[in-house]
Amino acid sequence: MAARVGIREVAALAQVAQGTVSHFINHPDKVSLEKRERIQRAIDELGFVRNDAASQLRRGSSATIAYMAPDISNPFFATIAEGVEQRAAADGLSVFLANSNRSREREDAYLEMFQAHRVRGLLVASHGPIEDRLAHIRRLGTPSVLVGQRALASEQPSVSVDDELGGYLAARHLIEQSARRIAFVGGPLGVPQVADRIEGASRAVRECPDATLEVINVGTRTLAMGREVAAEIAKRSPERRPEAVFAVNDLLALGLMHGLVVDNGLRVPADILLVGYDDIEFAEASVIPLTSVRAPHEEFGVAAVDLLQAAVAKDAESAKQIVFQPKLMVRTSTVA
Amino acid sequence: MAARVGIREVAALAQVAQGTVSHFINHPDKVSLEKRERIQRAIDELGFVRNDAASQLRRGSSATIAYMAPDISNPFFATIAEGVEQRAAADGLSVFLANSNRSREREDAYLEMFQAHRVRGLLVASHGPIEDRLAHIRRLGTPSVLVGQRALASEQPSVSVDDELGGYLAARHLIEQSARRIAFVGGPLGVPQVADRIEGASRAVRECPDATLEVINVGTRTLAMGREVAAEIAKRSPERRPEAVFAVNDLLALGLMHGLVVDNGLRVPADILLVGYDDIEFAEASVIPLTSVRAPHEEFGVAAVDLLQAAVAKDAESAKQIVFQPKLMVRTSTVA
DNA sequence: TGAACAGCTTGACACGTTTCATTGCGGTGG
DNA sequence: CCACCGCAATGAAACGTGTCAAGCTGTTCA
Repeated sequence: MAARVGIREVAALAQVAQGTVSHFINHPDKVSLEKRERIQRAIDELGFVRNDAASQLRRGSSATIAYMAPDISNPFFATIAEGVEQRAAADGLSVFLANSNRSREREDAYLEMFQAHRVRGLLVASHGPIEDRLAHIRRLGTPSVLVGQRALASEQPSVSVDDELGGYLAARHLIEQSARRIAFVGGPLGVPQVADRIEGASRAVRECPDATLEVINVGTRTLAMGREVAAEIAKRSPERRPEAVFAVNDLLALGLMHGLVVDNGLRVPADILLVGYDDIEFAEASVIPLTSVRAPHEEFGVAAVDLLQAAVAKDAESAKQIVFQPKLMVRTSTVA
Repeated sequence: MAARVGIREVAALAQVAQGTVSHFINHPDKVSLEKRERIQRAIDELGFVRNDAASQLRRGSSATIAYMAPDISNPFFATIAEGVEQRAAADGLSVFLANSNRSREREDAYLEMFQAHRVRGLLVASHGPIEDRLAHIRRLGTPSVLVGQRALASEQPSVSVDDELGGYLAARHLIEQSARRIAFVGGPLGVPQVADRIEGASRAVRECPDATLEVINVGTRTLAMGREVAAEIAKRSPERRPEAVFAVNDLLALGLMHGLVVDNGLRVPADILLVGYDDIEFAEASVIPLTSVRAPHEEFGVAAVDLLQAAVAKDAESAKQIVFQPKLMVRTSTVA
């Protein structure tokens, strides 16, 4: 309401210099008790709230970092966001959360905006290649941590999971459960995470002479898409139908499960084994608990923030790439 | 990297006045083609990114709104966030997403921060009473829209669902399915949304003389809590066990389902009927599809942004309170 | 031919804060 | 009694941009 109230209005009302008010806000211990009280009273009375823009302009940097995810409604990314936020809060940082909605355009817009905001640094989860853009931004002065895929450039910090190993574990497990016709559902193949998981699954399949891996390429990785693919699979004759399905993430896997069991009357795991990836909370909570490759989401966020802090501090010195080891959580969906 | 580059460095390199560069950025049509090219080249060469702080300081307001949710990893809020973001993007606004993690402390910190940022307005989803704080902030010049609960004050815009009706629909449906001992699982009772749903359920129960409503009060509304409550319910002797459970949200409901069916070998709906609330995507996608009270999440975000825009424009004139009508989505979990 | 005019361009100032050199003041030690 | 010191407080400069009144150039109209 009322004409915008700034530090000088407060100073006038409290009968002190504006410099003193600024001190009160930023270094309260440097101000005498008497003036502290006067200033506090003036602030309350005027409803003063410091103008971040001016503050930031003057001091040159902001106590904010950004976390951009491709799809915040995927619990996998939401969980990471929570970890990021908690760690950042502990370090006195605020988090600018952004949802690129898998759109490259939106990604670019947000990246631009974060730079303009002069954030301390960026945490970026993305499908698709983004490293060169991050490199460019880093050269301009904003460090970043790539989340979810391992950086190729050694100067680029990243936090990721060994997706090749994850794919291997999943496929080997299916083979051990005596599945031979295995299908991988996921895509697009250009996404590094997807390619790595297929790579790992292929390795497991190669180890078993009579096992085969069919790749069913899909554009999106959602519940709805899982149902679609399930319908297609269910239509096949039993001998052409895969004995086991490895989905590139849990959303797809849960969609597949629903499609197979509810829409098409097949049984999991009796008719088809099913493995997911990410181990989101809903995987375990499913009525048919879903076997899934677990990445430690919670630690992801923490590690990413720490890495970013290091990058900010050491100024592009030893950029580290943390690679977590995935773990297979075996549950009902693959235990016949 | 390099010394921070501002509008004047660009101007120097392009051999124009800084005012012209500013024009180029904000009103490109006012600048001659020749200089436009020179300036663009200089910007590219220097890697100039405009300083948002300075810009915002000068123009006085920012093209940013904020959306704060209590729990971003609940798909209900994540979906709303997506709607908000898309609508905001269409209006040329950026969204500051924040996750208060159900902590009042964090809520306050974020609200303070948003004010300091001079955001256009706030979209606030919260459990617990927050209206007086919003009123205070509104008086200081930042409008807001309450999301998910209906505002009491007529000056406070809000977007919500008729929770009393939702509760009524859920309970009446259970009664129609010939359940008599009904349990409501949710809490805390101080949360308006929770209280309203109980209120509605009570009304339905009162309409049927031999129906009873037991309230099982829980502090959190998560999958894990649902499993806990399920264990407790399963332990009871069959005649003391509720015939139907109405959970205050889908997370709880899905946790209950898992707990009852997987952990304790009961059957849904054969042994116990189960209704949830919010109709998140996972409700329908469950292997036993969950009956749920549907609130139109997608429209929520859109409506909230529109309302906020109106509040910004008309300056506290006719604040509207939109109340959506809930719809019961009947699925397997209540059809014996 | 001169004046009015339109379209670009210019440079200075203002935005609200932080910072820094400086001043004022009371106390302490020589 | 003087010199010195530390602590508070002060006021002005600076951060990088947007805006605005004024200047400049070339064009149109009377």
